[in-house]
Amino acid sequence: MNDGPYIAEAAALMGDPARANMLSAMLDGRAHTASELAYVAGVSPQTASAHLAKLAQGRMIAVERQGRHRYYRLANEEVARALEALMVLAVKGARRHRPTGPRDEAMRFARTCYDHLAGRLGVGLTQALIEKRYLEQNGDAFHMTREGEAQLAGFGLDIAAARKGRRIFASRCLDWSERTPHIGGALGAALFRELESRCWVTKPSDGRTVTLTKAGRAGLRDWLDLSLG
Amino acid sequence: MNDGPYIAEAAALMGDPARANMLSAMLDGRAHTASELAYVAGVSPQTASAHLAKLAQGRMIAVERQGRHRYYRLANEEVARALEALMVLAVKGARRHRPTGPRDEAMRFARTCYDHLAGRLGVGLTQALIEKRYLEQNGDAFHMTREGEAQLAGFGLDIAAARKGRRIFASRCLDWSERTPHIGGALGAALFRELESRCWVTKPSDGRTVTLTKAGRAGLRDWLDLSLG
DNA sequence: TTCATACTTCGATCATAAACGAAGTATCGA
DNA sequence: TCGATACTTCGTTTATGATCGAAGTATGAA
Repeated sequence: MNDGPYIAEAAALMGDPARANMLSAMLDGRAHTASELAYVAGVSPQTASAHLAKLAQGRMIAVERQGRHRYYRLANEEVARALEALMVLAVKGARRHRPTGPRDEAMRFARTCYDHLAGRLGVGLTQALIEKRYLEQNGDAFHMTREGEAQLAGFGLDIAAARKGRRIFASRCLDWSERTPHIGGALGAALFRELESRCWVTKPSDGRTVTLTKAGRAGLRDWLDLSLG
Repeated sequence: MNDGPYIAEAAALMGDPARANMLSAMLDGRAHTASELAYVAGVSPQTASAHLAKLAQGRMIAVERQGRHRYYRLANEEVARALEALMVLAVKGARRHRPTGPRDEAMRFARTCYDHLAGRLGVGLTQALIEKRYLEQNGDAFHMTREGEAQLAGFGLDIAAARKGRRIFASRCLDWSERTPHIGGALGAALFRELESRCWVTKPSDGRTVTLTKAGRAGLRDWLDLSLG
Protein backbone atom coordinates (compact mmCIF):
# COMPACT_ATOMS: atom_id res chain seq x y z
CA MET A 1 0.00 0.00 0.00
CA ASN A 2 1.25 3.43 -0.88
CA ASP A 3 0.56 5.83 1.96
CA GLY A 4 0.49 8.97 -0.11
CA PRO A 5 -3.14 9.02 -1.23
CA TYR A 6 -4.40 8.29 2.28
CA ILE A 7 -2.25 10.95 3.86
CA ALA A 8 -3.40 13.36 1.16
CA GLU A 9 -7.04 12.58 1.84
CA ALA A 10 -6.72 13.35 5.53
CA ALA A 11 -4.53 16.37 4.94
CA ALA A 12 -6.77 17.81 2.24
CA LEU A 13 -9.69 17.88 4.67
CA MET A 14 -7.64 20.10 6.95
CA GLY A 15 -6.12 22.03 4.07
CA ASP A 16 -8.95 24.44 3.43
CA PRO A 17 -8.88 27.63 5.54
CA ALA A 18 -12.59 27.49 6.32
CA ARG A 19 -12.44 23.87 7.46
CA ALA A 20 -9.26 24.46 9.40
CA ASN A 21 -10.88 27.39 11.20
CA MET A 22 -13.76 25.18 12.20
CA LEU A 23 -11.56 22.33 13.37
CA SER A 24 -9.38 24.74 15.29
CA ALA A 25 -12.47 26.23 17.00
CA MET A 26 -13.56 22.72 17.97
CA LEU A 27 -10.26 22.18 19.76
CA ASP A 28 -11.98 23.91 22.67
CA GLY A 29 -13.75 20.65 23.29
CA ARG A 30 -17.20 22.16 23.07
CA ALA A 31 -20.07 21.26 20.83
CA HIS A 32 -20.72 23.98 18.28
CA THR A 33 -23.71 24.68 16.10
CA ALA A 34 -23.41 24.86 12.35
CA SER A 35 -24.19 28.58 12.48
CA GLU A 36 -21.43 29.24 14.97
CA LEU A 37 -18.97 27.34 12.85
CA ALA A 38 -20.06 29.21 9.75
CA TYR A 39 -19.33 32.40 11.65
CA VAL A 40 -15.86 31.43 12.87
CA ALA A 41 -15.00 30.13 9.42
CA GLY A 42 -16.20 33.33 7.79
CA VAL A 43 -18.39 31.61 5.24
CA SER A 44 -22.09 31.41 4.50
CA PRO A 45 -24.24 28.72 6.14
CA GLN A 46 -24.51 26.89 2.80
CA THR A 47 -20.74 26.74 2.45
CA ALA A 48 -20.35 25.75 6.07
CA SER A 49 -22.88 22.98 5.60
CA ALA A 50 -20.91 21.53 2.70
CA HIS A 51 -17.65 21.69 4.62
CA LEU A 52 -19.15 20.06 7.70
CA ALA A 53 -20.53 17.25 5.56
CA LYS A 54 -17.05 16.61 4.21
CA LEU A 55 -15.47 16.62 7.66
CA ALA A 56 -18.12 14.24 8.93
CA GLN A 57 -17.65 11.92 5.98
CA GLY A 58 -13.92 11.95 6.64
CA ARG A 59 -14.67 11.09 10.28
CA MET A 60 -12.93 14.08 11.72
CA ILE A 61 -16.02 15.40 13.43
CA ALA A 62 -19.11 13.94 15.02
CA VAL A 63 -22.58 15.43 14.78
CA GLU A 64 -25.48 15.31 17.19
CA ARG A 65 -28.94 16.60 16.32
CA GLN A 66 -31.12 18.37 18.82
CA GLY A 67 -34.27 19.71 17.26
CA ARG A 68 -33.32 21.99 14.44
CA HIS A 69 -29.81 22.43 15.81
CA ARG A 70 -26.84 20.40 14.70
CA TYR A 71 -24.01 20.19 17.22
CA TYR A 72 -20.55 19.41 15.94
CA ARG A 73 -17.41 18.41 17.81
CA LEU A 74 -14.07 16.83 17.02
CA ALA A 75 -14.45 13.08 16.57
CA ASN A 76 -11.50 12.03 18.71
CA GLU A 77 -8.18 12.92 20.17
CA GLU A 78 -6.24 11.83 17.11
CA VAL A 79 -7.76 14.69 15.16
CA ALA A 80 -6.57 17.08 17.86
CA ARG A 81 -3.10 15.58 17.69
CA ALA A 82 -2.88 15.91 13.96
CA LEU A 83 -3.97 19.56 14.25
CA GLU A 84 -1.29 20.17 16.88
CA ALA A 85 1.33 18.41 14.70
CA LEU A 86 0.42 20.65 11.79
CA MET A 87 0.52 23.67 14.06
CA VAL A 88 4.09 22.73 15.04
CA LEU A 89 4.95 22.80 11.35
CA ALA A 90 3.07 26.01 10.78
CA VAL A 91 4.95 27.75 13.56
CA LYS A 92 8.27 26.33 12.45
CA GLY A 93 7.67 26.86 8.79
CA ALA A 94 6.80 30.51 9.05
CA ARG A 95 8.94 32.73 6.92
CA ARG A 96 7.28 35.99 7.49
CA HIS A 97 7.13 37.46 10.94
CA ARG A 98 3.92 36.63 12.69
CA PRO A 99 3.43 39.30 15.28
CA THR A 100 2.15 37.82 18.48
CA GLY A 101 -0.55 39.55 20.44
CA PRO A 102 -1.79 39.18 23.96
CA ARG A 103 -4.10 36.40 22.78
CA ASP A 104 -1.14 34.39 21.57
CA GLU A 105 0.48 34.67 24.97
CA ALA A 106 -2.76 33.64 26.62
CA MET A 107 -2.99 30.65 24.27
CA ARG A 108 0.55 29.68 25.14
CA PHE A 109 -0.17 30.00 28.82
CA ALA A 110 -3.31 27.88 29.00
CA ARG A 111 -5.76 26.61 26.43
CA THR A 112 -7.99 23.68 25.80
CA CYS A 113 -6.86 20.87 23.59
CA TYR A 114 -9.95 18.86 22.74
CA ASP A 115 -11.08 18.12 26.30
CA HIS A 116 -7.98 18.67 28.35
CA LEU A 117 -5.57 21.37 29.30
CA ALA A 118 -2.68 22.47 27.09
CA GLY A 119 -0.07 25.20 27.24
CA ARG A 120 2.35 26.07 30.02
CA LEU A 121 -0.31 25.30 32.58
CA GLY A 122 -1.11 21.89 31.09
CA VAL A 123 2.53 20.99 30.76
CA GLY A 124 3.44 22.39 34.18
CA LEU A 125 0.68 20.42 35.81
CA THR A 126 1.84 17.27 34.07
CA GLN A 127 5.45 17.81 35.15
CA ALA A 128 4.40 18.47 38.73
CA LEU A 129 2.42 15.23 38.87
CA ILE A 130 5.47 13.38 37.60
CA GLU A 131 7.79 15.06 40.09
CA LYS A 132 5.44 14.13 42.93
CA ARG A 133 5.52 10.55 41.62
CA TYR A 134 1.79 10.55 41.17
CA LEU A 135 2.36 9.71 37.51
CA GLU A 136 5.03 7.79 35.70
CA GLN A 137 5.71 7.69 32.02
CA ASN A 138 4.96 4.51 30.21
CA GLY A 139 5.07 4.36 26.45
CA ASP A 140 2.72 6.78 24.80
CA ALA A 141 0.78 7.18 27.98
CA PHE A 142 1.17 7.89 31.66
CA HIS A 143 0.82 5.28 34.35
CA MET A 144 -0.72 6.32 37.61
CA THR A 145 1.13 5.25 40.73
CA ARG A 146 -0.62 3.96 43.81
CA GLU A 147 0.07 7.17 45.64
CA GLY A 148 -1.10 9.12 42.66
CA GLU A 149 -4.33 7.21 42.68
CA ALA A 150 -4.90 8.11 46.31
CA GLN A 151 -3.94 11.73 45.77
CA LEU A 152 -6.02 12.29 42.70
CA ALA A 153 -9.01 10.45 44.13
CA GLY A 154 -8.59 12.69 47.17
CA PHE A 155 -8.55 15.63 44.82
CA GLY A 156 -11.99 14.63 43.61
CA LEU A 157 -11.37 12.56 40.51
CA ASP A 158 -13.36 9.44 39.82
CA ILE A 159 -10.39 7.31 38.81
CA ALA A 160 -12.44 4.16 38.29
CA ALA A 161 -14.74 5.96 35.89
CA ALA A 162 -11.78 7.39 34.04
CA ARG A 163 -10.33 3.90 33.62
CA LYS A 164 -13.51 2.57 32.10
CA GLY A 165 -14.17 2.63 28.41
CA ARG A 166 -11.96 2.24 25.40
CA ARG A 167 -10.25 5.56 25.61
CA ILE A 168 -6.61 5.71 26.63
CA PHE A 169 -6.54 6.47 30.32
CA ALA A 170 -3.77 9.05 30.36
CA SER A 171 -2.34 9.70 26.93
CA ARG A 172 0.48 12.07 26.16
CA CYS A 173 -0.41 14.85 23.85
CA LEU A 174 2.38 16.88 22.28
CA ASP A 175 1.90 20.55 22.91
CA TRP A 176 2.64 22.79 19.93
CA SER A 177 3.57 25.73 22.10
CA GLU A 178 5.61 24.01 24.79
CA ARG A 179 7.02 21.24 22.66
CA THR A 180 6.64 18.77 25.48
CA PRO A 181 3.60 16.73 26.38
CA HIS A 182 0.62 17.39 28.53
CA ILE A 183 -1.81 14.80 29.89
CA GLY A 184 -4.63 13.82 27.59
CA GLY A 185 -7.01 10.92 27.63
CA ALA A 186 -9.74 10.24 30.14
CA LEU A 187 -7.58 11.34 33.05
CA GLY A 188 -6.66 14.59 31.36
CA ALA A 189 -10.30 15.31 30.74
CA ALA A 190 -11.32 14.40 34.30
CA LEU A 191 -8.59 16.58 35.75
CA PHE A 192 -9.67 19.51 33.65
CA ARG A 193 -13.29 19.06 34.73
CA GLU A 194 -12.29 19.00 38.39
CA LEU A 195 -10.16 22.14 37.99
CA GLU A 196 -13.15 23.82 36.43
CA SER A 197 -15.57 22.65 39.07
CA ARG A 198 -13.27 24.09 41.76
CA CYS A 199 -13.08 27.32 39.79
CA TRP A 200 -9.32 27.02 39.69
CA VAL A 201 -9.54 27.51 35.92
CA THR A 202 -12.24 29.16 33.86
CA LYS A 203 -13.08 29.03 30.23
CA PRO A 204 -14.29 32.15 28.49
CA SER A 205 -17.68 32.04 26.86
CA ASP A 206 -15.95 31.29 23.59
CA GLY A 207 -12.48 30.50 22.34
CA ARG A 208 -9.83 28.19 23.63
CA THR A 209 -7.83 30.23 26.08
CA VAL A 210 -8.24 29.22 29.69
CA THR A 211 -7.75 31.47 32.70
CA LEU A 212 -6.01 30.38 35.85
CA THR A 213 -7.86 32.04 38.73
CA LYS A 214 -6.35 33.36 41.93
CA ALA A 215 -7.89 30.43 43.74
CA GLY A 216 -6.35 28.14 41.16
CA ARG A 217 -2.92 29.65 41.53
CA ALA A 218 -3.10 29.23 45.31
CA GLY A 219 -4.64 25.80 45.05
CA LEU A 220 -1.98 24.43 42.69
CA ARG A 221 0.75 25.85 44.87
CA ASP A 222 -0.72 24.20 47.95
CA TRP A 223 -1.49 20.90 46.27
CA LEU A 224 1.46 20.40 43.93
CA ASP A 225 3.97 23.11 44.81
CA LEU A 226 3.29 24.37 41.33
CA SER A 227 3.99 28.03 40.63
CA LEU A 228 3.66 29.53 37.23
CA GLY A 229 4.93 32.96 36.29
CA MET B 1 -4.02 34.86 16.09
CA ASN B 2 -6.41 32.47 14.52
CA ASP B 3 -4.73 29.13 13.94
CA GLY B 4 -6.91 28.02 11.07
CA PRO B 5 -5.13 29.63 8.14
CA TYR B 6 -1.73 28.43 9.31
CA ILE B 7 -2.90 24.89 9.87
CA ALA B 8 -4.56 24.98 6.45
CA GLU B 9 -1.35 26.15 4.81
CA ALA B 10 0.67 23.28 6.24
CA ALA B 11 -2.09 20.74 5.62
CA ALA B 12 -2.71 21.88 2.05
CA LEU B 13 0.91 21.18 1.19
CA MET B 14 0.39 17.60 2.25
CA GLY B 15 -3.09 17.44 0.80
CA ASP B 16 -2.19 16.80 -2.80
CA PRO B 17 -1.72 13.12 -3.71
CA ALA B 18 1.44 13.76 -5.70
CA ARG B 19 3.08 15.77 -2.94
CA ALA B 20 1.96 13.30 -0.32
CA ASN B 21 3.50 10.46 -2.32
CA MET B 22 6.77 12.33 -2.45
CA LEU B 23 6.77 13.17 1.24
CA SER B 24 5.88 9.61 2.10
CA ALA B 25 8.75 8.31 -0.04
CA MET B 26 11.09 10.65 1.78
CA LEU B 27 10.12 9.09 5.09
CA ASP B 28 12.77 6.51 4.24
CA GLY B 29 15.33 9.08 5.30
CA ARG B 30 17.18 8.99 2.03
CA ALA B 31 17.94 11.82 -0.32
CA HIS B 32 15.96 11.47 -3.55
CA THR B 33 16.44 13.08 -6.91
CA ALA B 34 13.71 15.09 -8.55
CA SER B 35 13.34 12.44 -11.23
CA GLU B 36 12.87 9.69 -8.67
CA LEU B 37 10.25 11.72 -6.88
CA ALA B 38 8.46 12.47 -10.13
CA TYR B 39 8.35 8.74 -10.69
CA VAL B 40 7.00 7.78 -7.27
CA ALA B 41 4.45 10.58 -7.50
CA GLY B 42 3.38 9.49 -10.96
CA VAL B 43 3.68 12.92 -12.49
CA SER B 44 5.84 14.52 -15.16
CA PRO B 45 9.16 16.12 -14.22
CA GLN B 46 7.65 19.59 -14.82
CA THR B 47 4.82 18.90 -12.43
CA ALA B 48 7.19 17.37 -9.91
CA SER B 49 9.40 20.42 -10.12
CA ALA B 50 6.51 22.70 -9.28
CA HIS B 51 5.44 20.53 -6.36
CA LEU B 52 8.98 20.33 -4.97
CA ALA B 53 9.28 24.10 -5.17
CA LYS B 54 6.13 24.45 -3.11
CA LEU B 55 7.29 21.96 -0.50
CA ALA B 56 10.62 23.70 -0.25
CA GLN B 57 8.97 27.10 0.11
CA GLY B 58 6.79 25.66 2.86
CA ARG B 59 9.95 24.35 4.53
CA MET B 60 8.89 20.74 4.54
CA ILE B 61 11.83 19.58 2.48
CA ALA B 62 15.44 20.57 2.05
CA VAL B 63 17.31 20.53 -1.24
CA GLU B 64 20.95 19.97 -1.98
CA ARG B 65 22.45 20.45 -5.43
CA GLN B 66 25.16 18.20 -6.80
CA GLY B 67 25.98 19.03 -10.39
CA ARG B 68 22.82 18.69 -12.39
CA HIS B 69 21.15 16.59 -9.73
CA ARG B 70 18.88 17.98 -7.05
CA TYR B 71 18.61 15.87 -3.93
CA TYR B 72 15.56 16.28 -1.75
CA ARG B 73 14.88 15.07 1.76
CA LEU B 74 12.44 15.83 4.56
CA ALA B 75 13.43 19.02 6.34
CA ASN B 76 13.07 17.71 9.86
CA GLU B 77 11.47 15.26 12.21
CA GLU B 78 8.39 17.38 12.76
CA VAL B 79 7.38 16.82 9.15
CA ALA B 80 7.69 13.08 9.73
CA ARG B 81 5.57 13.35 12.84
CA ALA B 82 2.85 15.27 11.09
CA LEU B 83 2.80 12.66 8.33
CA GLU B 84 2.52 9.89 10.93
CA ALA B 85 -0.28 11.80 12.72
CA LEU B 86 -2.17 12.11 9.45
CA MET B 87 -1.56 8.44 8.76
CA VAL B 88 -3.14 7.60 12.13
CA LEU B 89 -6.21 9.51 10.98
CA ALA B 90 -6.13 7.94 7.56
CA VAL B 91 -6.09 4.45 9.04
CA LYS B 92 -8.76 5.28 11.59
CA GLY B 93 -10.90 7.22 9.19
CA ALA B 94 -11.11 4.53 6.58
CA ARG B 95 -14.63 3.55 5.73
CA ARG B 96 -13.98 1.20 2.91
CA HIS B 97 -12.00 -1.92 3.51
CA ARG B 98 -8.39 -1.44 2.65
CA PRO B 99 -7.05 -4.87 1.88
CA THR B 100 -3.65 -5.33 3.38
CA GLY B 101 -0.98 -7.09 1.45
CA PRO B 102 2.34 -8.55 2.42
CA ARG B 103 3.93 -5.12 2.01
CA ASP B 104 1.62 -3.70 4.66
CA GLU B 105 2.65 -6.38 7.08
CA ALA B 106 6.29 -5.73 6.29
CA MET B 107 5.71 -2.00 6.86
CA ARG B 108 4.08 -2.74 10.18
CA PHE B 109 6.93 -5.00 11.18
CA ALA B 110 9.82 -2.64 10.45
CA ARG B 111 10.18 0.50 8.44
CA THR B 112 12.13 3.71 8.42
CA CYS B 113 10.65 6.84 9.86
CA TYR B 114 12.79 9.70 8.63
CA ASP B 115 16.13 8.42 9.92
CA HIS B 116 15.19 5.96 12.58
CA LEU B 117 13.40 2.69 12.99
CA ALA B 118 9.62 2.39 13.25
CA GLY B 119 7.15 -0.46 13.39
CA ARG B 120 7.05 -3.42 15.75
CA LEU B 121 10.82 -3.66 15.60
CA GLY B 122 11.31 0.01 16.44
CA VAL B 123 8.80 -0.09 19.24
CA GLY B 124 10.05 -3.45 20.55
CA LEU B 125 13.60 -2.17 20.62
CA THR B 126 12.50 0.92 22.50
CA GLN B 127 10.54 -1.12 25.05
CA ALA B 128 13.46 -3.48 25.58
CA LEU B 129 15.83 -0.57 26.26
CA ILE B 130 13.36 0.75 28.84
CA GLU B 131 12.95 -2.63 30.48
CA LYS B 132 16.71 -2.98 30.75
CA ARG B 133 16.75 0.45 32.36
CA TYR B 134 19.07 1.74 29.68
CA LEU B 135 16.49 4.41 28.91
CA GLU B 136 13.93 6.21 31.01
CA GLN B 137 11.07 8.30 29.86
CA ASN B 138 11.24 11.99 30.44
CA GLY B 139 8.70 14.30 28.90
CA ASP B 140 8.62 14.15 25.15
CA ALA B 141 12.00 12.48 25.09
CA PHE B 142 13.94 9.63 26.58
CA HIS B 143 16.67 10.06 29.14
CA MET B 144 19.63 7.72 28.94
CA THR B 145 20.69 6.16 32.22
CA ARG B 146 24.32 5.77 33.23
CA GLU B 147 24.16 2.07 32.57
CA GLY B 148 22.46 2.72 29.29
CA GLU B 149 25.25 5.03 28.29
CA ALA B 150 27.81 2.30 29.02
CA GLN B 151 25.79 -0.35 27.24
CA LEU B 152 25.04 1.64 24.14
CA ALA B 153 28.58 2.97 23.91
CA GLY B 154 29.71 -0.62 24.25
CA PHE B 155 27.33 -1.47 21.44
CA GLY B 156 29.19 0.96 19.22
CA LEU B 157 27.27 4.20 19.46
CA ASP B 158 29.06 7.51 19.70
CA ILE B 159 26.90 8.92 22.48
CA ALA B 160 28.84 12.15 22.76
CA ALA B 161 28.35 12.85 19.08
CA ALA B 162 24.67 12.08 19.35
CA ARG B 163 24.34 14.57 22.21
CA LYS B 164 25.91 17.37 20.20
CA GLY B 165 23.93 19.71 18.10
CA ARG B 166 20.48 21.21 18.40
CA ARG B 167 18.54 18.10 17.64
CA ILE B 168 16.65 16.39 20.44
CA PHE B 169 18.84 13.58 21.70
CA ALA B 170 16.20 10.85 22.00
CA SER B 171 12.78 12.04 21.02
CA ARG B 172 9.64 9.96 21.14
CA CYS B 173 7.98 9.47 17.85
CA LEU B 174 4.43 8.12 17.76
CA ASP B 175 4.19 5.10 15.54
CA TRP B 176 1.09 4.99 13.34
CA SER B 177 1.07 1.22 13.17
CA GLU B 178 1.90 0.34 16.76
CA ARG B 179 0.25 3.34 18.36
CA THR B 180 3.06 3.61 20.88
CA PRO B 181 6.34 5.46 20.51
CA HIS B 182 9.67 4.48 19.12
CA ILE B 183 12.97 6.28 19.66
CA GLY B 184 13.69 9.16 17.34
CA GLY B 185 16.15 11.98 17.51
CA ALA B 186 19.90 11.74 17.25
CA LEU B 187 20.02 8.56 19.35
CA GLY B 188 17.37 6.88 17.25
CA ALA B 189 19.31 7.70 14.12
CA ALA B 190 22.63 6.51 15.59
CA LEU B 191 21.08 3.26 16.76
CA PHE B 192 19.64 2.61 13.33
CA ARG B 193 23.01 3.30 11.69
CA GLU B 194 24.74 0.88 14.05
CA LEU B 195 22.15 -1.84 13.40
CA GLU B 196 22.73 -1.36 9.71
CA SER B 197 26.49 -1.40 9.99
CA ARG B 198 26.25 -4.70 11.87
CA CYS B 199 23.95 -6.01 9.16
CA TRP B 200 21.35 -6.74 11.79
CA VAL B 201 18.88 -4.81 9.65
CA THR B 202 18.93 -4.07 5.95
CA LYS B 203 17.15 -1.56 3.85
CA PRO B 204 15.99 -2.55 0.39
CA SER B 205 17.32 -0.54 -2.52
CA ASP B 206 14.13 1.49 -2.41
CA GLY B 207 11.11 1.88 -0.22
CA ARG B 208 10.73 2.12 3.52
CA THR B 209 10.42 -1.42 4.73
CA VAL B 210 13.36 -2.72 6.70
CA THR B 211 14.39 -6.35 7.03
CA LEU B 212 15.57 -7.91 10.26
CA THR B 213 18.31 -10.35 9.32
CA LYS B 214 19.02 -13.69 10.97
CA ALA B 215 22.10 -12.14 12.52
CA GLY B 216 19.94 -9.30 13.75
CA ARG B 217 17.41 -11.59 15.29
CA ALA B 218 20.12 -13.46 17.13
CA GLY B 219 21.97 -10.30 18.04
CA LEU B 220 18.93 -8.60 19.57
CA ARG B 221 18.09 -11.73 21.50
CA ASP B 222 21.60 -11.90 22.92
CA TRP B 223 21.92 -8.20 23.64
CA LEU B 224 18.45 -7.22 24.82
CA ASP B 225 16.53 -10.47 25.26
CA LEU B 226 14.36 -9.16 22.49
CA SER B 227 12.38 -11.68 20.48
CA LEU B 228 9.96 -10.68 17.81
CA GLY B 229 7.54 -13.07 16.19
C1' DT C 1 -52.08 27.14 11.93
C1' DT C 2 -48.66 30.39 10.81
C1' DC C 3 -44.34 32.41 10.93
C1' DA C 4 -39.55 32.33 12.24
C1' DT C 5 -35.29 29.90 12.65
C1' DA C 6 -31.70 26.39 11.66
C1' DC C 7 -29.89 24.04 8.30
C1' DT C 8 -29.58 21.57 3.72
C1' DT C 9 -29.76 21.07 -1.28
C1' DC C 10 -29.59 22.77 -5.99
C1' DG C 11 -27.63 25.19 -9.66
C1' DA C 12 -24.53 28.42 -11.44
C1' DT C 13 -20.27 31.12 -11.27
C1' DC C 14 -15.61 31.79 -10.56
C1' DA C 15 -11.03 31.15 -8.95
C1' DT C 16 -7.36 28.19 -8.34
C1' DA C 17 -4.18 24.71 -8.98
C1' DA C 18 -2.50 20.54 -11.30
C1' DA C 19 -1.35 18.91 -15.49
C1' DC C 20 1.97 18.72 -19.50
C1' DG C 21 4.13 20.18 -24.25
C1' DA C 22 7.54 23.12 -25.63
C1' DA C 23 11.46 25.55 -24.78
C1' DG C 24 15.25 27.00 -21.84
C1' DT C 25 19.36 26.48 -18.55
C1' DA C 26 23.04 24.03 -16.26
C1' DT C 27 25.96 20.10 -15.92
C1' DC C 28 28.65 16.31 -17.60
C1' DG C 29 30.64 12.68 -20.58
C1' DA C 30 32.55 11.47 -25.03
C1' DT D 1 32.96 21.18 -28.84
C1' DC D 2 28.82 18.65 -29.04
C1' DG D 3 25.20 15.82 -27.58
C1' DA D 4 22.88 13.80 -23.69
C1' DT D 5 20.84 14.29 -19.22
C1' DA D 6 18.64 16.58 -15.18
C1' DC D 7 15.82 19.88 -14.12
C1' DT D 8 13.28 24.43 -14.51
C1' DT D 9 10.27 27.87 -16.60
C1' DC D 10 6.59 29.39 -19.65
C1' DG D 11 2.18 29.19 -21.47
C1' DT D 12 -2.03 26.90 -22.02
C1' DT D 13 -5.68 23.69 -20.91
C1' DT D 14 -8.59 21.38 -17.89
C1' DA D 15 -10.63 19.78 -13.84
C1' DT D 16 -11.99 20.64 -9.38
C1' DG D 17 -13.81 22.70 -5.54
C1' DA D 18 -15.30 26.82 -2.91
C1' DT D 19 -18.56 30.17 -3.09
C1' DC D 20 -23.41 31.95 -2.56
C1' DG D 21 -28.39 33.15 -4.15
C1' DA D 22 -32.50 30.81 -4.31
C1' DA D 23 -35.36 27.35 -2.82
C1' DG D 24 -36.50 23.50 0.15
C1' DT D 25 -37.06 20.79 4.64
C1' DA D 26 -37.46 20.21 9.55
C1' DT D 27 -38.24 22.11 13.99
C1' DG D 28 -40.25 25.10 17.30
C1' DA D 29 -42.59 29.19 19.29
C1' DA D 30 -46.50 32.16 19.24
